[in-house]
Amino acid sequence: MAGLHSITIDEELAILRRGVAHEIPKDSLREKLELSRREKRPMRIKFGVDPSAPDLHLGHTVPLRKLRQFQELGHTVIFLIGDFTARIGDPTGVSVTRPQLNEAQVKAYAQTYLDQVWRVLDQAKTEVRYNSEWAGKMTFADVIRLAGKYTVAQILERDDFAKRYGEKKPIGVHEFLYPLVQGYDSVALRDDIEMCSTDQIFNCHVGRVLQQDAGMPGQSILAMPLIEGTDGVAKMSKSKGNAIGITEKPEDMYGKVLSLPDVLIEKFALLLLDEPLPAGLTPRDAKHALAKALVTAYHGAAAAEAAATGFDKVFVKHQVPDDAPEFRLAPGLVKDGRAWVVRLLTETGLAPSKNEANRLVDQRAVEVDGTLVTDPKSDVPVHDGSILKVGKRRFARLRVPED
RNA sequence: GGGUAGGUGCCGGAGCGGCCAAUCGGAGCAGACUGUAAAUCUGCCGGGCGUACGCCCUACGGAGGUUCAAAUCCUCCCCUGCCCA
Repeated sequence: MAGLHSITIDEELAILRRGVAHEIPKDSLREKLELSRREKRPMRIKFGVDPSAPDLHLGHTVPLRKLRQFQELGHTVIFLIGDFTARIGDPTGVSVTRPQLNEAQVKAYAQTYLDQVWRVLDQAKTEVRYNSEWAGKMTFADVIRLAGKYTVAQILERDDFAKRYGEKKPIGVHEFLYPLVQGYDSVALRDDIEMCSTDQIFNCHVGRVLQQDAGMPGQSILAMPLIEGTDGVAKMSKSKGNAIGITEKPEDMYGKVLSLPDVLIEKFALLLLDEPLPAGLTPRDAKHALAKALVTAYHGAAAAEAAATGFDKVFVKHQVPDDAPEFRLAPGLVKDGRAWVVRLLTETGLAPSKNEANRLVDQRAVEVDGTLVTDPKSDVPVHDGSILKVGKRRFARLRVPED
């Protein structure tokens, strides 16, 4: 793509501002770009993460994709891993104090995080830093001095602190320090721009203020919107179970995208795709196009095509997918070509317990080779290659060993 | 240290001697419907027993105790919030 300065500032701005929720201060991005050209150096864009969410999902990719665009325009991304701050515990958006992590855990998380980040970012144009580099060296006197830069009232402006304070929920003093430590990262890194999600703006503000206090220009803040999860309501997060992970299997990713409410199609396309979806598509077609584009981005076009076909087969035509997982049955389970359904279900793992297996059969959810099983007590005919089906989308291809 | 409110199933949260494997909501699973794994409606939702509207085992912070019978009462212990010091 375009190298540094090969396009006009307005063109560059148009690309970089697409999908951005907040640019703080207003129009500061233009100033930064002008500065960059004047000084003939790439901008430094800081992005900090808490290394405690090992499975990246589409929500994480929103700011990452924006960073990628900066890289393609020739700028430098500083990917900051908050290994030090992770051991304090970031209170953002949670109503209870997060557990503090030990060093080994943090390190492992950080590595898992990075392994996935390179699916979006260009590793060659990324500077990976850890804030323990400087935060770990601060003396107690340094910390006190840093704490003196802010007042309790200023800190309490942050919504979640104000809320917890109002509700008389506990707030650790160390948590008050978190925004300051994170803000100090910006001083240490001397970045021009900080990228974040809208829920992190407060921390970025602190960074900007601290930079200015240290005689720097003060970073520009770009906040990306948060996206909703598959329930269409809550923000996407693994713990809410509504996330679409970027390492998920193509067919799962495809199906989950299709389960999104229609109203989110446009937003997802804006924040997760480079190009807008073609105009005039029906919601159904638009969502399929979105699903295909996203699966393509993480698994390639062939996998996306297969996922689309598989989805149609299983959910529209109610057929058996080509890749139904196989299960080798224990010898002796099948007698005279028959086996007890309940046993089959628990053996294959399609039901976690026999009670559950019984319930599934009672609920008319179990089929063997296309025949509904209605009695939990029955022995059903099975042969090598038989298909056991539970519900709409759980299958097992049975392998019956020769006697 | 003192006072006070609590610790219940995946989560939230009822129950406060038998009718409690435990109301209800959420999550999850299943059925119907649908372009969809969405929405909606309905059902299920600790485990085991191969033939059961039946039996058994675990379960309401932990350990004992009272009672024919305890998540529910008593004793001690552990943990948490809030208030006071």
